[in-house]
Amino acid sequence: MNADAAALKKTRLFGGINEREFSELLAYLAPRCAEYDRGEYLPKPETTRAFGLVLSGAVLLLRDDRRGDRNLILRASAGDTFWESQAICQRCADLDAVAEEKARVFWISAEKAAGPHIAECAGYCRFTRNLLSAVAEKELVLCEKITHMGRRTTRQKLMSFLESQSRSYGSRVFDIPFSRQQLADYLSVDRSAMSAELSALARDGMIKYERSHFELL
Amino acid sequence: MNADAAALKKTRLFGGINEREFSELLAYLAPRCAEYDRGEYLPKPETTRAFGLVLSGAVLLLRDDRRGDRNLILRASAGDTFWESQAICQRCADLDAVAEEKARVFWISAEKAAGPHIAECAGYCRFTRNLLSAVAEKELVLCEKITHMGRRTTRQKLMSFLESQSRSYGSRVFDIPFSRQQLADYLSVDRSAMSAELSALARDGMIKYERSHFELL
DNA sequence: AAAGGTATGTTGTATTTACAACACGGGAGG
DNA sequence: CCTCCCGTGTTGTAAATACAACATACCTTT
Repeated sequence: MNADAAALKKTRLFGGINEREFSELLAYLAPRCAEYDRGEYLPKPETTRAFGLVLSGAVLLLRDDRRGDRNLILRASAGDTFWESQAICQRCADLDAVAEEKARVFWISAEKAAGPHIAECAGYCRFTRNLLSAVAEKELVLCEKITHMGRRTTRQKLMSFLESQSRSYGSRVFDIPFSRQQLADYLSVDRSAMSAELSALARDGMIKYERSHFELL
Repeated sequence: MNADAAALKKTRLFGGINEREFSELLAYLAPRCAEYDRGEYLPKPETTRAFGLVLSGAVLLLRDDRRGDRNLILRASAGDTFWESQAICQRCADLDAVAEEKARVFWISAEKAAGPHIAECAGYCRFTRNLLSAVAEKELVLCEKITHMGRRTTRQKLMSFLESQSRSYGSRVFDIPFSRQQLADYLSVDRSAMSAELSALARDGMIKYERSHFELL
């Protein structure tokens, strides 16, 4: 638990909170910890409205449809929360969470974290702001995905994504955090068609790439 | 201002807050009010990080690309907030806001609403939770849009949207809140192609519709 | 009632995509 | 070293879409 607590303290959710407040918050929230193997679907909290906080590893939020097409919504890496909006609104968004690699997850009750009684804890004020900031940040991430998905052609979707990556890295050379299949799922296009379009973009002198390493020309 | 205050009190953001707390909050937040005509683009707050709260009318959040294609993200109706995530994160999502009809908007400083000093107001605790809940709710709305957009064909996108509308109305008969062009922009497809697909759905006995009135068969 | 504007439906064609099947190469493990 | 597996690139074809142009219905205004 000591290693967990240390990891917990470094997350954005618990940022700017001192030792005493941290202990008090932790005692109140009493999160339970669980570990999941690569590829494992995380159990959806039924009765208790809980959200996840990734301590280590990574969790993919996605939605599979009946035909086998997968829509990759976002990746929650160490320090990120997930399922928090469903938990806070008590309304199901029906997103699946899958461990991308071996992942350690803290489950935090939304009733506690976003309920009125949290106010009885020291440091709750900063904690609540952190939570708000995390949810807001996630909304921006979703908006970005929507921007890419909203483009009409695969080429436009790819360029929108690549330019966005380039911007966030502050360089025209960068690595993307997705495999080809993941990127295709993220942009909601066919993988092989996307691969072909990547080739076409390189042939047209728009980009250079090898594996996950890209350069905008 | 009296009418505005009354409208303000009815919004979700100020729900569950009593008269005295309301006055104190309002005095602290000191929102400024503005009115916009149908079709008017709302000015983006540059220096002051502010978000909008719609008092009356409706505001469309969208993104136009160079080619003239419009991506309709969501509609903020009376009582809804918008641009709050950008304001909270102090990071621009570059979404445009357009008055769908004559709209009255309160501009609230995010530094005040989500900053530490809000804690000096009575009722801030409930207010903060309301704000958190509003942002979380919006994330779910975006997830829903992503679900529809993520489907591969126009037919699937339409059915995903219509089934979602049917669920939220609790009936297989319902009205949709979009014009054809708006719906096409929302689903990121071509309007005329979408119209054709609606006809095909009706021909195939999947749906009946007239104007905005739909029935799932 | 007439007229003009807007929203919606229709159709044909060029473009783009999905889909399927396969080729290729690198890495892991025996 | 060999083999298997997985990720990636390629290609051809059928299907779906965007696009443009036009037809029709509806609403508003005069």
